[in-house]
Amino acid sequence: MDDPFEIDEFAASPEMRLQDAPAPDYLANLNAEQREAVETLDGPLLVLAGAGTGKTRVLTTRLAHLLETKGQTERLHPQQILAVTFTNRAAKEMQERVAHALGRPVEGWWLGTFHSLAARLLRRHAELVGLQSNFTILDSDDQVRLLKQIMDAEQIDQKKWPAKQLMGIIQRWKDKGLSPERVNESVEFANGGAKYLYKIYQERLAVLNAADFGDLLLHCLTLFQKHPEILRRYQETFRYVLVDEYQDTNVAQYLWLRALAMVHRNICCVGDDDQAIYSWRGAEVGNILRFESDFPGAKVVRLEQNYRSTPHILAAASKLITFNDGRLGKELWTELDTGEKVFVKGVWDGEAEARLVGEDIEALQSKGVGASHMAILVRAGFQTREFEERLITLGIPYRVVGGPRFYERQEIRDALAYIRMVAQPDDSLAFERIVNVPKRGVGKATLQTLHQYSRDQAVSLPAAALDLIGTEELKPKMRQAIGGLLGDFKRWREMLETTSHVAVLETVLDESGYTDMWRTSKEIDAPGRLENLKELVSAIGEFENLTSFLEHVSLVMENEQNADQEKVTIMTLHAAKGLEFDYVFLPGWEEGVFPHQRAMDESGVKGLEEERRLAYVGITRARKRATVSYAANRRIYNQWQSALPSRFVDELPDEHVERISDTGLGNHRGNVSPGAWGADDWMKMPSWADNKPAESYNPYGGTGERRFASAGWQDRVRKNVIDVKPDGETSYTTSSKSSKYKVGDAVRHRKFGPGTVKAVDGNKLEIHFEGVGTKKVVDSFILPG
DNA sequence: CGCCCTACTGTGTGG
DNA sequence: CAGTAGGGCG
Repeated sequence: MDDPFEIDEFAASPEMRLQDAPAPDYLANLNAEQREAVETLDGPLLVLAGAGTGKTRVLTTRLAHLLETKGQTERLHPQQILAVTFTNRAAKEMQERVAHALGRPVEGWWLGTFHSLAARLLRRHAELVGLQSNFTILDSDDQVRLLKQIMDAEQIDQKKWPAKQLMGIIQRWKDKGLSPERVNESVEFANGGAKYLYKIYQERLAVLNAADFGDLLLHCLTLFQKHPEILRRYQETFRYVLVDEYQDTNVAQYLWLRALAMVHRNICCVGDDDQAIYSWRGAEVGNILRFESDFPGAKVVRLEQNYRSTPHILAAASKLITFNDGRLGKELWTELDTGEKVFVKGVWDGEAEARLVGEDIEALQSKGVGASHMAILVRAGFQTREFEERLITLGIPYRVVGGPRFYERQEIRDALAYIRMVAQPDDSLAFERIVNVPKRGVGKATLQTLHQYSRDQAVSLPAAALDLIGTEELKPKMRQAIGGLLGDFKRWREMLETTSHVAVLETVLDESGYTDMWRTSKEIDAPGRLENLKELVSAIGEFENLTSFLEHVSLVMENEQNADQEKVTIMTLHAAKGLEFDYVFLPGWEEGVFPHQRAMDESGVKGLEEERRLAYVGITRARKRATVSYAANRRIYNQWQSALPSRFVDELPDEHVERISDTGLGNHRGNVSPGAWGADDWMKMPSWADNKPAESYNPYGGTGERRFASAGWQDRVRKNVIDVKPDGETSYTTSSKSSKYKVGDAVRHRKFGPGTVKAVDGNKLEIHFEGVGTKKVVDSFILPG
């Protein structure tokens, strides 16, 4: 493999110029020193900014200036920059803006989300943490399915302890940078069950050559810890580190960043403590508060001039957020004209609310406002439905961000499972998904036998299948069906060596009978599914290899609808972070919904304050008008429930708000359902207060020399994911245990009864059973006589 | 083994 | 009201 640290001789084009520096007025209220710091400072820099003050523009400005100034004077190469954003969309936007500012495209730098950057890094060194470079990245569905299988085997009652919820606990441990061993050391409370499952789960992932989202960072941390020389080289490589939305980094991300930034210490973080809305997935506002002690001598720049919202909107949001304690505190100001007050509207029920929003949108459209300038921001995903229905009725085009995705459709997931099996032979979850699709007569009983063997031998499901088809544990029909399928996969893998992956995918879908399955299907949407499959085939062509395509799907892929069309955006408040719209609708401001009951049940005042920050984020998305609304009645599970207006409604200052109520109702206390989770001790989340993995983990070393070899990096940066090595012979991770039985031993089999061992071949035995005859069976299904 | 019918449960935010 | 897990039957 090529040396990942190699960087080509840098050839800067002398005519490179900042064409149109991104919005310089975003830095206008800084003094010359601060401004210079933002643009070119060497050394730690923290930009504290409020909502709508142009945080991200600042990062973009800095990037553009670094590339131009340092690029020429100090031969700073794009590949020596690590820039972390919160979403892939933000990364894309930054890429485009910098390209625009410099008047040329910039490529090769490490720009993306934590997950995508960590995955890129990890692929290069996967062997060192017990994975192969073509490891699968599991989505949350697969994570839960895997845990369910483990719990089935361990005979844990999943009614009492749902796998989904346990998965949440494990993920939060990962967010805190805690591997199974570290959980054992540092989590003191009685949660032995979850700890035990975490350990088994992690062992199983290694067998399957798979990583979940949390692993991408966690394995990096392990790598840095065990291989300081590798960490050192990355520390030397990354001369500048830039981080957006720093208030929402979790412990694992913090450790990752700190480790990488520690040599050059040119780390620039941008954040706003009032917009910390991800503590539920392990984010620590403490990271931003600790910045100055982590990086002594750090320069701090404050941005307080708001360039986005009208004074009324800004004042309403600012007042609301003052109800939180323990803020860093800031005074936002604006030079914009007064504008409209924030509207607060009370309505009778959810339907009336949707109607109201629909009418407002129509009124705006008739005044010539484009639909793309309007957004409906909801607290929870399911709330989008009533608005979608209303907008469909009115014929208003809309798009739901984070809604059902192309890659979540059944036919696409099936096809992806086939690709996964080709790319990574040990992918048990993919194997399980497609082993009987189209129907091959493989049912529960067969699958159970495979599962048992794969657990006992600690091999993947397909490897187990490969072993068992050589024995008589399975019925002849099954042996043929599964054997045929495994043979097909072997052939398809070999085909990759000589054929393009696009052609291979087409072959796979054809020869497996998958396309035929839909072609002959009588379902109404079968033709549409075939269309989708065609789309998938064309999408894969844009990627270097199967692994990079699969990584793109699991980490980057967004629903790319024709963005050029004018559409109203519907999305959750969380997804709206960092965005802005002229007109923003904020429905569902009712106690129990927003603030959400469970946030308060689980985290008390802290939970409430996070909900309030979410409300703050919501209001400050608006440039020209924010419309808050609440309904007095709502139908939940076909049951009518009445609700009180959110306390946040009361906390908005009268002088900046125009209150309109349809009904004057909504003041009788409703029985807002609390949603009873986790009363059981076993399930309780640990208290993290005393748990400080950050302090005890010290992954960074000293400084070192810089050394850069020269080679064609341009070719390499695009394919940062390693090619799949099609290798039918050695591709399965198999266990080569030998049997504890020897010829002549008296043994017993579940199905065949008592018998005598006649021959031994590894863990495969030939046994003569009385009245049954001689059978080939596997060691692990045999009991001593 | 696979299909169909019934009973139950769910919906908090994301990569 | 959905969607699905699990049981029973062909």
